[in-house]
Amino acid sequence: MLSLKKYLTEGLLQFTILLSLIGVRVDVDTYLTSQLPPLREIILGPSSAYTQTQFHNLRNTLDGYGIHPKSIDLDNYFTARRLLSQVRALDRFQVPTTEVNAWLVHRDPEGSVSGSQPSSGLALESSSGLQDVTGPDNGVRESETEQGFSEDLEDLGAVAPPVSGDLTKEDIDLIDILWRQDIDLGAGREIFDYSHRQKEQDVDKELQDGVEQEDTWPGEGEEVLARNLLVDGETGESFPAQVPGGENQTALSLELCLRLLEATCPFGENAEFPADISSLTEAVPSESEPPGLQNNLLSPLLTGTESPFDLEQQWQDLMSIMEMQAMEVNTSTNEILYNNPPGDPLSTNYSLAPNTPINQNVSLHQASLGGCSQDFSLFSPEVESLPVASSSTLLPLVPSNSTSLNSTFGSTNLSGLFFPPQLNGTANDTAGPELPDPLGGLLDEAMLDEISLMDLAIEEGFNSVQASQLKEEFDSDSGLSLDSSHSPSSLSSSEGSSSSSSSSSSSASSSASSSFSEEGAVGYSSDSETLDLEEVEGAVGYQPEYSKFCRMSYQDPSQLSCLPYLEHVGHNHTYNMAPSALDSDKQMSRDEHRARAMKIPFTNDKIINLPVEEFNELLSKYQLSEAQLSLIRDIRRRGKNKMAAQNCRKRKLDTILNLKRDVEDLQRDKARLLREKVEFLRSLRQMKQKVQSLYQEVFGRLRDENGQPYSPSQYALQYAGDGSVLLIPRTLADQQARRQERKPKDRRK
DNA sequence: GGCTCTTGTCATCCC
DNA sequence: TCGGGATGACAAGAG
Repeated sequence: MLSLKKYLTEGLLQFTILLSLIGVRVDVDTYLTSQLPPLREIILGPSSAYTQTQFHNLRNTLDGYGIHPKSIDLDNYFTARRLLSQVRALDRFQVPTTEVNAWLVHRDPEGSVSGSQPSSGLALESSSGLQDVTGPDNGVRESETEQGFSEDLEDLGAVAPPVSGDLTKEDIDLIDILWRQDIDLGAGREIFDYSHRQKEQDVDKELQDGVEQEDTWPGEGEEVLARNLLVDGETGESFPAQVPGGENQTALSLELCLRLLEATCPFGENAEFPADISSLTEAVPSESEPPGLQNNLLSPLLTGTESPFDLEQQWQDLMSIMEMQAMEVNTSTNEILYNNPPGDPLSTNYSLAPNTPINQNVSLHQASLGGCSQDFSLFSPEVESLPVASSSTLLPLVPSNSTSLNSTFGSTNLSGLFFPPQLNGTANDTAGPELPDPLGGLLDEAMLDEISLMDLAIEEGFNSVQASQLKEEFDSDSGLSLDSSHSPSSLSSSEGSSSSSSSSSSSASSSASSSFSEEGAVGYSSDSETLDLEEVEGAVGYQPEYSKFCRMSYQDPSQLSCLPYLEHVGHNHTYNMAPSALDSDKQMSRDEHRARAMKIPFTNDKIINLPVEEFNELLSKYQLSEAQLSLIRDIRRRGKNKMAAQNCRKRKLDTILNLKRDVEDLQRDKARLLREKVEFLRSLRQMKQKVQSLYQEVFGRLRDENGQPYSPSQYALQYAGDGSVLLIPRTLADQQARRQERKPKDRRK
């Protein structure tokens, strides 16, 4: 098996060399996506997949690559790596991951470079590793034994568990081959050799030792090796660049290709070598180049393949959300106002280049350039969990209504991040000086007007919340300052009676009141059952307890006679007397006492409520003295005046409530009109912007007979009534403009 | 005892 | 002119 693979490897190696020489790209990683882990992972060997995932350190472990090919948790690892790549995409521009890559794999043939730790799990101390790579004098220390190395691993918690016994023989063979190849490149077997390696690999190890003596670079000092670490941009593997002579460089490239082909058995027809790999030979720096430069050269190979796309994808998601919400006008105005060529949407909208329109906003500039670790991280969680979280988070940025614009945009810089200055209402009004306005003072009036409206709205306390509260209060009829529930009449009844009270009460001799007067009550209104009850109460002066009972049981004045005590009251015509206290003179009114004292032969109820004709007829039936007649007339007058006073008070109460309701209605109308005005002003401003941009575009395209553009100071475009546009001298345009201004003034006069 | 609210009453106006 | 409704003002009672 080993010999077969070796044979295939050599053949494939030669074939790969030929392909690379003729410039054919061989993207070996594409063949590994479905079944095998990425090539880098295969080559890099064991990783933190065996260990507890430490995402804060995965950043330093070759983009998270480095999982052992025999990891039984590859799915989890890939998931974690995908999420990690999304997170890392947020600050991709600041993290030179290739430095870490160079530090992880390479190892001195004698294993003397302690920093060159074999697994990605060793990158847990990557912070120092980063410095070691860039610093030529660092990272080299006394060699350690494997035992000590393993102890370090254990201390770091990054030691992979013993290789489980469920590994197949093919897996082991593959790993051994890879080990050998790493040894060929200068990475000793001890890089991957955990003390728990299976015993059955001892033979292979001996073989490998033999190869190691032949193929490893001669030890020329750890320092030199450290200076010449070269990172494979595709695999992330590092290997010494210090190869004497160009032949060694070629050999180095061949070794790399060998490892690539080892993992790339299926060779496609359209296979092509990645440019970064094929150019590795050229990318091998000379000894005079500092290591940092190497990293700079190679880092784009790693960062440019995946993470920028991810970041662009994040921006696409963000912008798509914004477009769905409110950005229809945004795109047009962006292109017009900033003369942005309609090109690649990525470069137009999502790029972080400072010249793009979105970066003309100060907030975005700060977020994208000045503070990847600060401002940008503010919404990184949203980006990570797109699109749901981002949409929910960004929703407040959308002006749901005009009143919320001010607070929303004024409180966060994110508004400036996603809204162009033209639409970013108040926030950009205050941030004007930093951004030159291409339209000049075109919108000053509208903007000032809007600001004044906003201030007015704030001063008068109109906002959506208050309006809704007012609406709730009004709709529920519970927002009355007066406790109508304790009033003898409910609000509804009082409202309903407000219009009819005058007619009913004014026509005291009407049929309604007269018919009911027989029962001893004259109503404030006869068309409401509650008021009917009220009439009874008012007429007979019931006590509150009695009124409550009547309110529950009594619904029709005609039923009053059905109640024995009410019947008694009706016939008794007592005034302000409760049925339960009929025996007591304490509950009788003064007029009742007077009537009794004067021996009036009929009840006060009849005295009060009988129509004047019947009342006169009644009086004529009895021979009454002048004192009695005077008392009867006073009782009738006071009784009627009493009910009139009650009606009057009810009407007064109704009037107050109606006025209160009217005020609320007017306040709502005013708030609504205010919002509409703000909307109209915003629409007008956008229209002006469009017109202005079109004007400039048309004017800028005009050329005179000499092909020269017209001077804006000398010429102007005039819109004719028929829709045509004329080029006229500026002086003439100014004159016409003045005439237009005079016309409204004359009309006002 | 003072305050508030309710209710009754008076005076007045008006229809 | 009278009856009666409307209403402001006042007073008494209750809480």
